[in-house]
This record gives sequence, structure tokens and C-alpha cells, in this order.
Amino acid sequence: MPAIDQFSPQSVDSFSISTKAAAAAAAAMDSTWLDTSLSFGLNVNPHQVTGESLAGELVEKLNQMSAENKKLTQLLTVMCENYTTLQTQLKDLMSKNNETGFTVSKKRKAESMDNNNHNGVSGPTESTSSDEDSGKRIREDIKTKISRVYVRTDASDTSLVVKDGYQWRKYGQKVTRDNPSPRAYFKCSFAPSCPVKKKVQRSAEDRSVLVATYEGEHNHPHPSQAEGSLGSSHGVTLGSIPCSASIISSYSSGPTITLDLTQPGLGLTQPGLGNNNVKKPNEEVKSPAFQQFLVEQMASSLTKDPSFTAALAAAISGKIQQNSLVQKW
DNA sequence: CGACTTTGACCGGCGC
DNA sequence: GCGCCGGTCAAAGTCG
Repeated sequence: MPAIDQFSPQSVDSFSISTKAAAAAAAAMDSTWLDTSLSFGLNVNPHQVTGESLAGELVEKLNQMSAENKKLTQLLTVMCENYTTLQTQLKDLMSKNNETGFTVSKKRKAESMDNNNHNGVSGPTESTSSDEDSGKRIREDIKTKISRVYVRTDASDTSLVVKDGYQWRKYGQKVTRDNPSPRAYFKCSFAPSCPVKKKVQRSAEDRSVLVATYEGEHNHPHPSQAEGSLGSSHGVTLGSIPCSASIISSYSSGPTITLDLTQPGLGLTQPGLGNNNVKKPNEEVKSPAFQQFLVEQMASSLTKDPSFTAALAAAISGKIQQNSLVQKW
């Protein structure tokens, strides 16, 4: 079952809400992009325009776009359902394993299992353990907050640098058993007492993907926010996620966003994109005031909560993965 | 010259 | 108890 490989149980437990919400947000983004493309698509040469033909063309395009929007919404719904199903199956599987005394208590076995999950959204490595030791380790992880960020870079780029806005001092590098690529160890050097550590290693499956594992909490504001002291340093501030590289997935044990963006029709239109005055045939279209409210809410979320972008990135990557799953099925 | 990186040595945990 | 392995230390090297 390929899907199981892509989600460690803990990532499922802790990640579900943010992924779902952000997946919905991604869908909303899709719709927004559609609308954007619509507005671009309507960029008709004025010399060719005659009143009725243009109107007909517009209506036709609107119909097409609406249909496409609807299809995408349905597709997303199916994806969310599949995800939920997989999540349930995985939980069942894990609970069965616990009941039957199946334990992966061996630390290294657990780690190697985790390492087999590198190509997907995976949580902390201890997620498959079930005995007392691993329970302890899980508690420790909750205490120390571990998060993982996947960053796509140029495969030919040998540097293990993930730019996230913080200052890091490299204190070691090792070649690990299960990955030919070396693993680099960093400590946060922005504040002398900051306990945060970072491990960076290329994914064994995809050498163009850097896996950065953050441990601990910064006890200082993000350097870029140092003046504003907005520094909500809950966990590894995912606002620190690199902007120079494209993030394909992330996991955080920090707080999750619970925006319910799964309502159909949400984000189908965006004011100011040239379709305010055009009524879509789609019955799900809300009033402009409501759309305005939604857009403002989304914008507010984006500006206020840095982890939103991380969740969104995770959702997009998850969607891509789910897309490939749907294609396989 | 100070800050940062590299890299071999060392340490502690874990499995056999 | 021994060996393996991941993580860390610290001296040497490099760079601006």
C-alpha cells in the first residue's frame, strides 16, 4: 500500500488538521488561480470585439471555467476523503500492531523504517515505536519539538545549506549508514543560549531534496522579527522556512491552523480580478461581500500566522502526492 | 584576526 | 562485553 509509506503515524495524528485546512486552502488557491487565468483569458483584442460576440464568448469562457472549478473542487473532496480513509486505516493498523504485541522497539530499526519514509511527509522518527522507551522518546520529542522541512534544491549543489533566516554554526558532518549523502549538524548561533539544533541531509530517494530536521525551540525572536518582537517562538518557527528554495513539504509539531476552508465554492472568485460584475452560472457562488470577507480572512491568516505558509506548502505537496496516488489508482 | 567550516577523534546508547 | 552507529567535540584549516 503505497500511501501508508508516505505518512508516519505521528504525522497523521499531528498533521491532519493543518493539512486538511491547508489542502482546502490550496484548492481555494487553485480556484483563485483559475479566476486569475480567467481574467487573463478575457484579455481580448478590442479591435475584434463586437458587443454580442464578446458577451457570448465571455459567457462561454465563464461556463468552462466554472465547470473546471467544480471539477477541481470535486477532485479535492475525493482527495480529502482518500486521505481521511488512509489515516483511519493507518490508525487501525497501528492499534492492531500494538494489540498483537508487534513492537518496533529497536531504536535503529525504527529509524531505518523512518528513513524509508523520506519521500513523503513524515514525522518524528519515533512514531512507530510502542514500548516504554519509545514512549519516553516520544514524550521527549514533544518536549523538544522536532520538525522536518523538505527543501528542493539543485541536485548538483553539494552544499547542505537551508536558508531559513536564522544563523547556524556547523559543528559536525557525518555519513550515515542508510544514506550515502552526508548529514550536517548545525547549532543556532544567533543567541548563545539558544538550544535549537538542525540536521540537514539529502533525501536518499531524491537527491535534489534537502531534509532539514529542527530540534528544540528558539529562545529568541526570529532575526528578521527581532525589532518588532513579534517573535512568537512556538516551536520551530515555520515562518523561517526558506524563501530562496522551493519547499515541497514540511511537518511541524507546533500549532496547527484550523481554518475551515473545505466549504464548496470557497475562494471560487476573488474580487478585484475583473469578474465582480459577472454572475457565474455556478450556484455555489457566494455574494461579493462574503467573498470579500473570505479573501480578507485568508489574507489575514497569511499575514498573521507564519505557519500558514508552511501548512500551505505541506498541503500543496500532499496534494501532489495524492494526485499521483489517484493516478495510480 | 576573528568567524566559520572541515574533519578525525571521542563518547554514549543500543543490539547482538 | 564488543562492535556499530549517530551525535558531538575540538583542533586545524579557510575565508573575508
